[in-house]
Amino acid sequence: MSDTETTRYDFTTAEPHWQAAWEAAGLFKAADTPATGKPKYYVLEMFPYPSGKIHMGHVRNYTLGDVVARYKRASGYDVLHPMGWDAFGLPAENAARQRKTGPASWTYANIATMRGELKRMGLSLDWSREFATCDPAYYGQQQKIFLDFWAGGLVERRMSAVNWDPVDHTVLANEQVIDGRGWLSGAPVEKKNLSQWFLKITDYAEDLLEGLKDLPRWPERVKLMQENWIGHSQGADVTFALTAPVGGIASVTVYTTRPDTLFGMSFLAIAPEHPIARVVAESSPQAAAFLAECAAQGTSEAAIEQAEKKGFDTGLRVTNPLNGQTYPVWIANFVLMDYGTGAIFGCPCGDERDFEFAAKYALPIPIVVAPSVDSIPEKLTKALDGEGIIVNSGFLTGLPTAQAKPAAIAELERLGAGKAVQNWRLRDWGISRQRYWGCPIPVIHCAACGPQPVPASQLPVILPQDVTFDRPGNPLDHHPSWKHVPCPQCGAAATRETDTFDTFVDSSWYFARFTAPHAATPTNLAAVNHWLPVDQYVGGIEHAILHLLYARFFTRAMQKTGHVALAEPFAGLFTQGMVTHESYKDTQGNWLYPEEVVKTPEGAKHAGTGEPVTVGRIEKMSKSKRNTVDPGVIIDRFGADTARWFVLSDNPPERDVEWTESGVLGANRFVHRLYRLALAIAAEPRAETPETFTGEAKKLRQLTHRTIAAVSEALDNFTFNLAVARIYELSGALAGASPADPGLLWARFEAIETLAHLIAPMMPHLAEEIFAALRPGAGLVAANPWPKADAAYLTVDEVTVAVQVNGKLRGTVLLPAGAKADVALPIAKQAVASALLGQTIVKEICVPDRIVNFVVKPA
RNA sequence: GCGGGCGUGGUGGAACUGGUAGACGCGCCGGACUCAAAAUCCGGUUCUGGUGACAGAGUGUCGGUUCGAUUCCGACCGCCCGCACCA
Repeated sequence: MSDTETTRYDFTTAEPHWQAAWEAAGLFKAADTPATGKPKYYVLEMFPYPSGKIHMGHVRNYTLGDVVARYKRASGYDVLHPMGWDAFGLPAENAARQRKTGPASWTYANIATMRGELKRMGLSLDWSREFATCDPAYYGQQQKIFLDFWAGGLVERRMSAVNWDPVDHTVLANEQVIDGRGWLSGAPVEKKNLSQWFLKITDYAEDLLEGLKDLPRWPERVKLMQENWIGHSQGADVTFALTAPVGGIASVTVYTTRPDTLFGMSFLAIAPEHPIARVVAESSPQAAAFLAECAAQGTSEAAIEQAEKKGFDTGLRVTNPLNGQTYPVWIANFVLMDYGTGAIFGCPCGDERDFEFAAKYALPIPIVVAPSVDSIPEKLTKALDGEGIIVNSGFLTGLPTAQAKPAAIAELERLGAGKAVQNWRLRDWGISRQRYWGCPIPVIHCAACGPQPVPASQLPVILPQDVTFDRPGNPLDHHPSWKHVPCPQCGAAATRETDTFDTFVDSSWYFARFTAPHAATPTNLAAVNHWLPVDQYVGGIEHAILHLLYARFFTRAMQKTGHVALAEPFAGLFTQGMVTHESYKDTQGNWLYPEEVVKTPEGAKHAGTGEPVTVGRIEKMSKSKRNTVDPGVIIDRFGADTARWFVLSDNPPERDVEWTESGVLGANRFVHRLYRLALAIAAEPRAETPETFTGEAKKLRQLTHRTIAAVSEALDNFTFNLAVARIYELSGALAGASPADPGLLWARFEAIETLAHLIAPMMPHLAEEIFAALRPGAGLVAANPWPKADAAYLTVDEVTVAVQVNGKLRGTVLLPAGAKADVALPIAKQAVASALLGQTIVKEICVPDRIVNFVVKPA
C-alpha cells in the first residue's frame, strides 16, 4: 500500500449489518419439499444441550458445519441447515433444586441466551425450523412414535436387574456405566430389579453391523468402535448333562467360541447369578457365602481392578458329550450371566482366563492345541489361544483350529448336544428413567388390563409444571393428581407411567423432525424422504457409540413403522477434535482462569497478586479446570469472523486444537489485512480486460485459479486448515504497491474478488464487506455462486525439476511441462556437471515433471 | 490385556499413487515508518561448518526393499485414544 494508514475493519457494525441482510434476503431458508430442481444437501451439527452459554467446542462444531453449508449452497445445492436444542436432562433438575426455578424456565432462558450467541456467530441456519426437545410439540410426536414401535413389536416391558445410580436416583443403560460408576454422577452403581421399558435394538444387531459397510464417509475408527460394541461372535451352544439332576435341572448349556477345544476341557464354570448356583446355595452355606461375596463385588471399579479369579466347587459333575468324561462344576466370579448362557466350559489350554483359574485351583491342564503336530509342548506356562493344530482330541486331532470348529459343531449336532450359534455383545436399550425432566412415557397402568397405550386423542402427555424438587426421587410420582387417570380400556381407576424416556431417545430422531418441524405427524413423508439422509453430520467423537448407534437403530425402527423410508440416517460423518487450553494453578493449588494469568519473561504470574503460577497441561477446556475462554468475550473483542477463522486455521479439524491468545491475534490481524488490501485494490484504476495476459499478470491469474481449485478440494475433504493456508498464500501474493500494468491490475482485481468468495464460508461477514467494496450493487456473496477454476490457468507450461546424483539433490532445472528424457537429460546433465565430473553414469532415471537422477560410480 | 492411531524445525502443522522435506500460520531476529511506542509494511528463520557460492547431517531408534523412503516392510522405544474378566 502506498500509505501506512492503518484502516481497521469495524466488525461491530459490519457483522450485525450483514446478518440482518442475510435474514432479510431469506437466503438460508429451505422448503420442506422444495421444487427448486437443485440437488439437496443436508448439513447438520449435533444439536447442543442448553447448559447456559455456548463454549468453544460449540464454536468449532458449528463453524465446521457452517463452512460446509455455505460452501455447498454457493456450489449450487439446495441446503438444509437447521438448529435446535437437546433440552431434556438432569442438569435442569439439578438447577431447579438449587435455584428454585422450574426446569422449563431455566432451560428456555438458557436457550434464549445461547440462540443469541449462535446468531452472533453468523451461522447460515434456517432458524424457522428451530425446536427444543422439551417442546410438547416435539415430544408429543415422540410419544406417537413410541406407541407405533410398541404396536410394531419393537418394545418390551420386563423385569430386569438395572444399574441404579444412588445419587441421581435413576436407571443407567449399560452403556452409561463407566468403570462401574454412573457416567454423570460418578457414583458406584448398584443392582436393582425394576420393571422397565426396552427397545429391541438387539433385533437389529446384525443389520446395524452390516450397515456399517455401506458408510464409506464415516471415520474408520467410529465404525470399528461400533463394530466392537455390537460384538458379533460365532460359536456354539453345547449342552452338558449333569451326572445327577439338581433342583429339577438336568443339564447346563454353555456358549463357546472354541468348540474345537472341547477335548481340552478341565472344568465347567457358571456365573454367580446362574440358576444352578442359586440351587446349590440353598443347601450350602459356603456357596451362599461365595455368592454374597461376588454380589458385593458387583460391577464396582474395585472388583475390576482386583482381577483375581475366584471360584467355588459345587461338587456337581457334568458329562462332556464328545468324550464322555465327567468334569467338576464351579461357580466363578469371572463368568458373566449377561453374556452367552451364563456358563462356560473351561479349557485352560485355549483361554488365558481359564488357564489362570485352573492354575489357581490346581485343575488339570490338558494340551489340545499345538503350534504344529511335531511340536506338542510337554507343559504349558500360558494358554495357546491363537490359531494352531488340534492334538489329543479324538476325531479332531490333526485339524487346524479353523477347520476343527465346524467339525466339532457337526458332531455336536449329530449327537443332539449342541448347535452353531451367533452371539452379540449388544443388549436391548433400557429407555425408562425415573426422573421428571424428560418425555413422559405414554402408558397407563391398569390393575385389570395391564399397561395400556395412551389413546391418540389424549396425546401429547404433557409434563405438569407444578412440581417440587424438595425430596429425592421422581417428582412425577409425588405429584398429587397428574398420574391418576381412568384406564382407557375399562375405565377403572388407573395410573400413568411416571417414568420418562432416556434423553438419547430425543436425539435419535430430531434430524428427521427438522425436515418438517411443524408437521402434525412425527414426520412428513415427502419432506423426510427428500432430505434424509443427512449428507454431512458433524460432532464430537464422544458420541461415536451411544448416540450414533441409537440413531441408526431408531431410523430402522421408524422405517419399519412407516415414518421414514431409509435405514441409515447419516451418509457422511465428521468427528471433530476438542478445543484445549493450558491450565493454571496458583501456589495454593487452586485452578486459575486464563485472564487471571500474565506471562512474563520470568514465568507466569498472577495478574492480581504477582505470585508465581504453575502452567499445567494442555487439556480440554472445562469449567472445573477453569481453562476456558468464553466465546462471547472473544466475539466482543475480535468479532465472529476472527473466532471462526481461528478455529479453522492450523489444525486439521479432527485433531484437538489449542486455543492460544497469539493464534487469535494472528487470525484477527489477517481479517484487518485482507480488508485493507481489498480497499486498496478497489481504489485502483479499473482496467479493461486485456487480450492476453503475460508475465506477472499471467502468474497471478495462475495462482488465483490454482487457489480456487485447491480451496474447493480442501473444503470437499474437510482439510480446512489447508484451505486457510492457500488463502493466506494468495493474499500474500497480492501485497505490495499497486502496479501500472493494466493486465496486472485486472488480475489483482480478479484475485481479490475471488478471495471474497473463497473466504465466505469461513469469514462470511468480512466476505460481504469486501465484496460490497469491490462490486457495489452486485448483491450478497452469500447469494452468488462459488468461483470456477479456469482449466487453462491450472496447467503450467514450465516445471522446476530436481536433479539428483545417486539420490542426492545436486541442482534444479526449469523444463517445459511434460519434458521427457530426451529433452530433460541433456539439460539436467549440464546443470549438475560439476557433480558428475570424474564419474561414470551407470543409469539415468527421468520421471517427467518430477525428477532426474543419475546413478554414477567413480570412473 | 485386546483393538486402533500417532511420533516431522522453537511451535501448530504441510508434503498428490515412493520423486526438491519443512507449504501456510504462530513465535523469534533484522530492517522501514515514527521523537518514541503501538499498529502497519518489507526481509530472514531445520541444524552444524563457512563472509560466501557451498558442503555435511536431518522426519522417534535400529535394520531392510529401492536409482530414490516422512511415505513401503520388520524389530524396538515413546505417546495418545477406544474397549475391557465378552468364553
